[in-house]
Formats: sequence, C-alpha cells, structure tokens
Amino acid sequence: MNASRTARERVRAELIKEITDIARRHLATEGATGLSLRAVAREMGMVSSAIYRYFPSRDDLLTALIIDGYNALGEAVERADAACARDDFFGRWLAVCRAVREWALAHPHEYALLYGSPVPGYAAPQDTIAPAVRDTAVYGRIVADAHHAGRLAPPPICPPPPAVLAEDAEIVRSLMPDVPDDVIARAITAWTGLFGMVSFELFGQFNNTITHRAELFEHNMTCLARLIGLPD
Amino acid sequence: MNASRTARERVRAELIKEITDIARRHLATEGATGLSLRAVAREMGMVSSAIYRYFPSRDDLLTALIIDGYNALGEAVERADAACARDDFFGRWLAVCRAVREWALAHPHEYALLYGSPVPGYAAPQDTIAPAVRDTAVYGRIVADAHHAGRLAPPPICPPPPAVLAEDAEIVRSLMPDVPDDVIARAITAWTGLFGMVSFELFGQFNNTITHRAELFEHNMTCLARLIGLPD
DNA sequence: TATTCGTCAAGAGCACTGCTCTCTAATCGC
DNA sequence: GCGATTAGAGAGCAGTGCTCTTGACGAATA
Repeated sequence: MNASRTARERVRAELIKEITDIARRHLATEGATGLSLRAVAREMGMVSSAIYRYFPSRDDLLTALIIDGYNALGEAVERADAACARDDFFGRWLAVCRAVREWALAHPHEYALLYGSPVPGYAAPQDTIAPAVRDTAVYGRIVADAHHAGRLAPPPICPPPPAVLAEDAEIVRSLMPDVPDDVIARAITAWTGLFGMVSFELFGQFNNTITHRAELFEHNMTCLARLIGLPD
Repeated sequence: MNASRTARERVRAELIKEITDIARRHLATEGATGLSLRAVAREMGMVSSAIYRYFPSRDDLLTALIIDGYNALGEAVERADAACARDDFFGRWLAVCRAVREWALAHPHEYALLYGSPVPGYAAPQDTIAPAVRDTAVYGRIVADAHHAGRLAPPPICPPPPAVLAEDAEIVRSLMPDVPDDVIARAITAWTGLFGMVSFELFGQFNNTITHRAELFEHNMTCLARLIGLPD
C-alpha cells in the first residue's frame, strides 16, 4: 500500500521535475517574461490546464526555478571555495567571485531572475530565503575564517560605521560569527561590489566601453579584497 | 502652408507626449512587463491600433521611456553635483551617490528598466547610449577635477591594473580626461559599487537583513570614496 | 474651385497568454 | 468490488501585441 501510494506520488514527482526542467530550458532561451505555461505544456504533450495540477500558478513555477537557481549558484560557489586551501583567504574570495561571475555568464536569464529587477506582482515566498543566502554564507565563512586566523588587516581608510548599523550587523553576524561591526560593513561593500560588477557586465552597462571584462573583474575583485583587508 | 504643416505636426508631437506621459505613469505603477499599449490607448480614449501611428511597436515606446529615464536620472545627478562647491570633491561624490539612490527609490520601475535585467528580445538602439552616460559623465568630471587639483590620494592598497586594460581606459578617459589608468580602474570599482548597492536595496536583496539602508549606503559610499582616494 | 493624395482613427481579426470551470477517465484505499 | 480521490481534456474568459482594411478628413495641386 505504501509502495502503491508512492507509485502515484513518484510519477507526480517525476512530472514536476520534467516540468521544471523544460521550464528552465525555456527560461534559459527566452527569459522570465517569455516563460509560458502553455509552451511548457505543449512540449510535454499535455494540455495547458493540466499543468495547473502541479503548479497552481505561473508564479509558483517561477518560485521553483528561483529556488533551483539559488541552489545551483550556491553549489557552484561552495565547490569553488572547497577547492581552495583553507588558509588561502584571498584565493577563496577570488574563487568565489569567479564562480559567481562564471555561473552568471553561463546562466544569464537565471541570474537575472535572482539578482535582476524583480518580476512585478511577484513576491518571493519564505521558501526562497534559505537558498538565497547559500552563496553569501560561503562568503561570510571566508571573512570570518580570515578574521579568526588574525589574517584580516583592513587598511585604515574607512571611518567607523555609524552606531545604528550595529542592529543590522547582529543579523549579518549569523553568517560570520564574532566579526566586528566595521569588518561587517566593509564585507557588505565588497559583496555588493561583486554583484554590481557582474550585473553591469550582464545587463549591458559595459557595452561599447569595456571589452576586457575578465581582466577588469579580476582587478576590481582584488581591490575589493584589499578594502576588506584580505591578505595576498 | 508652412504653418499648416506644423499644425499637423504639432498635434502629432502633443499626442506623442501624451502617450509617453501615460505610459510612464503606467510603468511607474505596473512595471515594464505590465506596460500595455492597449491600456494606454484606452486611457487616451483611442482604439489600440491608433497608437501604432505614433509608436510602431511596444519596444519603441519602451525606448522612449528608457531615454526619458536616463535623462531624468542624469539631470538629477547634474543638479546634485551643481549644488556643491566645485572643490569639495568628496561632497560632490556623495551628492551624486545620494541623487542616484533617491531617484532610484522614487522611480523604482524606471530604475529597473535602466539598470535591471534587460527586457528579453529588446536591443537598446543607438539613441539610448548618449543619455545613458549622462550620470557617468558627471561622475567622471568629479574624478578628473579632483585628480587635476592634485587632491586625489589613492591609498596604496591596489595592485597596478593589468596592461591590457589600457585599451578600455582609453575609451573611459573621454569621460575623465588625462586621468591615469589605475585611477580609472578604481573609479570603475566605485561606480559599479554604487549601483550594486542601489540595486541590492531596490531589488530586494536587503530584505530581512538590512534595515538602516540610508546609513549603510552613506557609510559604504564613504568607503568607496576612500578607495579611489577622494579627500575628506 | 474641384480633385487627388497622404494621414489618421476605427474595427475586425490572428495568434498568443494566464487562468477557471466542468466533465470524464483512471487510480487508490478500504 | 466500491466509493473517494486524482489526473487529464476541453471549452471558455479576459487580456495581450500586432496587422490589415475601411472610411473620413484635411491639405496641396490641377
């Protein structure tokens, strides 16, 4: 009885996987706005209304893709970090940066879904917030590790962060325990700088201007590493 | 005869303006994907097909809005810069940063159109590239002015930029004449950092994490200013 | 002045979308 | 085996961008 019940549920799970796979392929070629439930159904040989048995709305399908995307990016970042020597903090940071950029270049529409303009009328549900910080968690660990190893030497160029930021730092500290507020503030600067750079490249702001993007990226990420005090 | 011809053209120009005005309002409330030619036509008391006399396609209407958006942002940035003492380079940078952020917060959907994920299938035509650099031109002038005044003291934390970036620097230098390559590289880092920060805030990456966004923004922009060596 | 001619709005229509509803058929648990 | 649950099919609604044709108006010309 358990086997039979899982039989139905298994085909259901398989269909859900097939739907998301096709949807992800469509997303990769057409982008988020071009993702059509009817087109997915057509490719599955289904009638469009049948899809609604598995995803109550287009937004729910989008949510599934967003979660998958965060996990894929997070996994890529985790792998890149794991391939580095634990005490090579600068190398780990650079590996993470490269992983983010390369994943984004390989999956531009998925990156846009995660870090681009939000889809109007779409509110990310709670299920997305855990996978969303997978990459950030890796980054936080690098900063925290470097700090605890006493290898973080931030240059004395930034003023101390305003006291009111201490509240927010409390939350961020869950990703990088026992790290002081000023390091957290710089860490946020570098992290937003990374994604600002990737977004500029991907969203066309470098068109007609920057051609050697990989080199510029490497150099900029190095500068940002210096800003947070990562050793060479 | 000339007067009569301009009479026709005048009503035409007025209608075009009315269409873009309504479209901009719709864009502000619904976002780019929610912008519908039919809805605009409905509000004008026109039939949908009549709109195509003025904008051959939805993309052309979008292009008009994009150009308007770049100009509006550029103007806001220019005004902010003009309100500062010419030799207060740090103040000018901060004013520009604030202007960008405030304009973005006031016009989130327009900002998303300019700096968010590109609309799939839409290729920005040549007419957009001139207005697109209006804000960047202001920024370039600040950096160049500070450099020429001998007030740029970049901290010795960044390695020299790779030689291959010299080609790209040549193009960027049209916005900040006679500025050396390493300053240009840092300037790009700061500029992408600014938009990375604004995009993170606007696109929801700070949700459930950062609450004191204005304070964090000020602090981060100060750090970036230090990175490029702007004096206090 | 009368007549072309270009411009414009209107309407119908095509192919597409997300989504809802009802109906039928298969499947599962008892 | 039987009642209850679930899956798929199909029609249909309201909306979209866009095209094509038709008829009206105004301006330049014969």
